[in-house]
Amino acid sequence: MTNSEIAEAFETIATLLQIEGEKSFTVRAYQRAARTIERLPQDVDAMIRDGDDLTAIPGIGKAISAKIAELVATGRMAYLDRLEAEFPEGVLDLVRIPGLGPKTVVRIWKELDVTSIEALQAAIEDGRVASLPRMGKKSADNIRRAIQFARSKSDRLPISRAVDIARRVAAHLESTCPDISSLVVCGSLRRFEETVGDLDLVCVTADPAAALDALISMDTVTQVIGHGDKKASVILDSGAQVDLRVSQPETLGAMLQYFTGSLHHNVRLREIASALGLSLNEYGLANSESGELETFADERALYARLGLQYVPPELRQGTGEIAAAKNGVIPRLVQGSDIRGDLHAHTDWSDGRDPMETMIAAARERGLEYIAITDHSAGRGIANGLSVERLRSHRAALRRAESHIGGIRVLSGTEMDIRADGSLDYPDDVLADLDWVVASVHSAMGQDSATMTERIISAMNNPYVSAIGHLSTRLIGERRPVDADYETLFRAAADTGTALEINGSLERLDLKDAHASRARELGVPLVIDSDAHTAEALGNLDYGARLARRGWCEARHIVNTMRADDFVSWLKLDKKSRSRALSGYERV
DNA sequence: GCCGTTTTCGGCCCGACTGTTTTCAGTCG
Repeated sequence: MTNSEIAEAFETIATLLQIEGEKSFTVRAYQRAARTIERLPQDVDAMIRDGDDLTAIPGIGKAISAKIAELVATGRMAYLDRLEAEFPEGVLDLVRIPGLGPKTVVRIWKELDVTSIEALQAAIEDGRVASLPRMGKKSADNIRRAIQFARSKSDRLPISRAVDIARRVAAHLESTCPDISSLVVCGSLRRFEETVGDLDLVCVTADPAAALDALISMDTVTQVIGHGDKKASVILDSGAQVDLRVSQPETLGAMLQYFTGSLHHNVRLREIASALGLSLNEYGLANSESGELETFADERALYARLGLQYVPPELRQGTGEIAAAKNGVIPRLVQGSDIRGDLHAHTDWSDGRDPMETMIAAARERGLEYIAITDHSAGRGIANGLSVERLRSHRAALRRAESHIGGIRVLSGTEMDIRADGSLDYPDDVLADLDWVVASVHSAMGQDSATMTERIISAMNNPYVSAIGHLSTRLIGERRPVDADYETLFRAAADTGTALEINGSLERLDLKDAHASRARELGVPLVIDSDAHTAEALGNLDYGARLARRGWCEARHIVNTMRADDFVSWLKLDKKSRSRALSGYERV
């Protein structure tokens, strides 16, 4: 049983308890547990088999731990079965309609006998919904629209699309409203979540009405959900919801904190505030007795006032970062500017757009000290992969380009297929001549877990394979990760000294955050790569760094924060000793 | 249901906006 399936069971419990009118704290406890399990790097299933104590996980106590054990052992959970039996099938669908909460669902169920979306639509059309007390025509219309929207809308936005949309909206607001002095994208995008529910923007402006008007009058707006003095919410033709909140300069710090979240992070923070006799809201800290407000123009000052170390947005996941901040043990996380070399980039020799000279020059312009050009191997026929002969010419061309361009070290590399049977696309004697070998899975992604795990480990066992590229091969929102025993893969990577890539392409972000974190714990050498197919995409290194930050990675965990000389000398080590040698180099 | 450098019991975050109301309940984030 997967973590997602277990998480879904608890999410369902939380929803049903909400409809039942259970205390909000109980509901939240189940929601929190669901979220925690969903994001756990290890399989709960396996942890139980290993006899691990699940109550050691924050947010999981005796009751929920026992329910997980029952679910994993029997495939069922008596509590959930009993709960589901109390409600007609279909109410779960109703409560998922935005704007329709548990209270309203219970009313339309009990008073109108509506227990499905179809019945709800009928009740809206014949006016029964509008005739309920405290409901009216507008409420009914809103529900009708929400149903239509829920049908047309795919789930959350993949981060690649969210980044693009946020950039457009920000550009529109800033060009339309000269009074905007600062505009920050907050919410899950600022935390760098891999998918984004909606876009939360905060701006400082002398003319709030103009900023909010600018948002709702964008030509891509299809619906205005809300429009007040302080905030506005719209839905764009892309299906994305955008919320804009205006702030005064002196409250910006509290606003940014508030709208960056996550929910659980903010709840924990307010608890800490309340223990200090303070009440935290988006304007600042209010004295609980006098009501006097203390404002913060700067986020860091707010955390400091609460006795906490600053928590970088990427860590605000409600998974232990507050305890770390309290103890002052949040490390200096890696950042994009720490990366001194890119170890995965393509040129027009295979499926890249730009010539190698362009890529190398662009890397130098970005301040990189070294770059490995890793065009595809022959197995990627579709990507114009290099035969052994072309690879030889490729190497020679790289040498020429390196000396011609100057100021940057160029490593001759490859991104080589790991074939379905675990064999590699180039023979060892060819690989031995290369500086850097990335091995990746590009085919037969549907293999079962045992086959895939063995396949990747056999690549790691090759002494010339420097790194595994985009380990899971997922494409966010498009392609599922391959089935594999990731824990075993991480241990094998550490044992063999094979680096694992954090691929910074927004479509991939692979390793994902929890995997980066676990690999780091196990001492796996990690590299952050752009996987650039164009010169601009070298900027993916910054995205890779932000993903690594979500996994609590510091510069010392990332191989390509080494200086060029150090990196080359590390590469000369016997592969098996590379993991241990990681800490012996200066960084940053 | 979870949790404890205030607690093993008694807490557990707070405000904007909407719609239907003349003072507020429901939903959302």
